Amino acid sequence: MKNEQVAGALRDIGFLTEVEDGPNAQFKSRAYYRAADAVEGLDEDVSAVYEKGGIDALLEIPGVGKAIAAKIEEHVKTGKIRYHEELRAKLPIDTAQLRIEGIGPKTLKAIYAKLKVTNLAELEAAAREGRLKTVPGISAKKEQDIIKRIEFAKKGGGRHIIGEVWPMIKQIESRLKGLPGVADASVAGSVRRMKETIGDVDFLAASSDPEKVMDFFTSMPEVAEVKGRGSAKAFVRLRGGIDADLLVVPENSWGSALQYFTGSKEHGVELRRIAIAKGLRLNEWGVFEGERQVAGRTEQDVYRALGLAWMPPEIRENAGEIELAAKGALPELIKYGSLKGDLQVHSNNTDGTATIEEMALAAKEFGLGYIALTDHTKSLAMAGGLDGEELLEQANRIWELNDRLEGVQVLASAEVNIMKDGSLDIENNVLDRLDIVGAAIHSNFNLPAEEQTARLVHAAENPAVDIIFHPTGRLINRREGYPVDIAKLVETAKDTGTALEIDAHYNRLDLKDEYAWLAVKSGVKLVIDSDAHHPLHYAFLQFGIGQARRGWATESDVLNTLPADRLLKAIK
DNA sequence: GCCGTTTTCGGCCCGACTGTTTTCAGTCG
Repeated sequence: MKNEQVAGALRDIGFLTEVEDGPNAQFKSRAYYRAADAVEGLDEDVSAVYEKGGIDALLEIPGVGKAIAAKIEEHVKTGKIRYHEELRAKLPIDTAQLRIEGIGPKTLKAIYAKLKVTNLAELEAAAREGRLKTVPGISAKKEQDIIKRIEFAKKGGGRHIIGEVWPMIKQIESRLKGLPGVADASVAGSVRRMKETIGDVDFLAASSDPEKVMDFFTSMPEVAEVKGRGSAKAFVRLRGGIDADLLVVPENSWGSALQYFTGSKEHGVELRRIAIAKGLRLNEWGVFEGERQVAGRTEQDVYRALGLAWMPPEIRENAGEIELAAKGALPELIKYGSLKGDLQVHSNNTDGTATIEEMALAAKEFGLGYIALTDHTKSLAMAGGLDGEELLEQANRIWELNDRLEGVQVLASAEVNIMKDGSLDIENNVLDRLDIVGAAIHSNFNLPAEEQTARLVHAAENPAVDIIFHPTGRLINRREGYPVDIAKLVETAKDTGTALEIDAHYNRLDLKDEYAWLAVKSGVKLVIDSDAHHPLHYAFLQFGIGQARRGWATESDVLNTLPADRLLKAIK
């Protein structure tokens, strides 16, 4: 897809025009940012859009007018935009690298004008040598602050994986809820939207005594540093290096504040536009007609005042949800807790930590009616993978176990290895005797996309394979995942009736949200599995459901919302 | 630079917090 490159160039232009003089510079800049977002969010490749419909088709993209359409055309044809090059000649800074918190375009321009700083290394050197404070508007204190921020950014101050910070966040949330004088409290932001990674954590509380709540918040044991505090907001850095904000509002602003603090930014911007069109004003304190608050107590009230149905946080990305909410045509997303079984579970026969029976009983305890026992197969020697004979022996033991188990059933299954050529490391005559079969790639990650895709397609075409597990192989923040033409895989899954997995382990979340969306849109069935290697791992399922919701999946899109008997009929 | 339930011109999301050039610009979410 060329979309990311085009969007990147447009966003860079947005950044570089933000510092231009003239009364309209900021609006021009904003127009480029908007167009960049729109191009990035396209379902289709922007170059394909152009090839098919020319400039007119580009003009159909919201936020793209004549001038930007011409620049997109230029990028599609030549790979660059002259206007972009001109701006870069004037201010040749590495904008991607110099996105340091607290330093915006204006400051960067001033720094460049005085010190000719163009990248992060030069910025750090200038700060450490004390030259930065010679730039107008930068004090010695700010210079020290910038050094700290660069250090933070360098030691992976990036985004945190949701599952890793979840327990601490939920604990803080629950403490805030229980605080005397607090009517309600909630985590908001990207955590509430169930994004796979979290930049910072936003907490919200409703109270008539904000000072007391902020005192509590800033003195929690998890707080490493208090970064700021006003009359309604406090900013802290938690131990482990994650930033957290707290906003305290009165009860009659709870809904509007929750909406505002949940985001996404783009969703909020669109809502405020709608408010203006209706002669209203929307902010964190409520919906206002003149000075009069007309909504704000609940999120439902806020959306209703704008003529919209309430939207689940997971889909608040301004990606079409607002238009559907205006028509009352939102899909009913799959609910948390609606899974009846888990189709990827490991035992200590390979790399799990508990017996099959222990995993089954833990599943029952968790509220599941069945699990598929999917131990690894022989070519994954590292995990002590099973061969065909061992798999069948295990299957027999599972079926015997089922006679003793009450209220939970174990399906004999396997996580079969997909070999380099797309074949499997277990014969079909063995796999055909199992209840259900998942297949996955665990080797040869660096094949070219075409070969990798062909490999997955071949596996999906195998009649014995019911599910492709963790289809892209990524590990969030650690490994990209192998290159795969996901559209092609989705198409094959559709044609062959193969299900695609959302592996709910928070390190994987694979399929990720946008790929899940593509699968749902194409009518491909999903399954959501914990990939449990321990009885406590069933708790991961909520993160998988979160991704599925972000992909607009309904209950009928996800096979393991069915009871076992119906599931086994529904697979291929 | 974009765009139209007020509009083809004149608007463009909104408020909190920080630091400081002490009245507001810059930045953030």
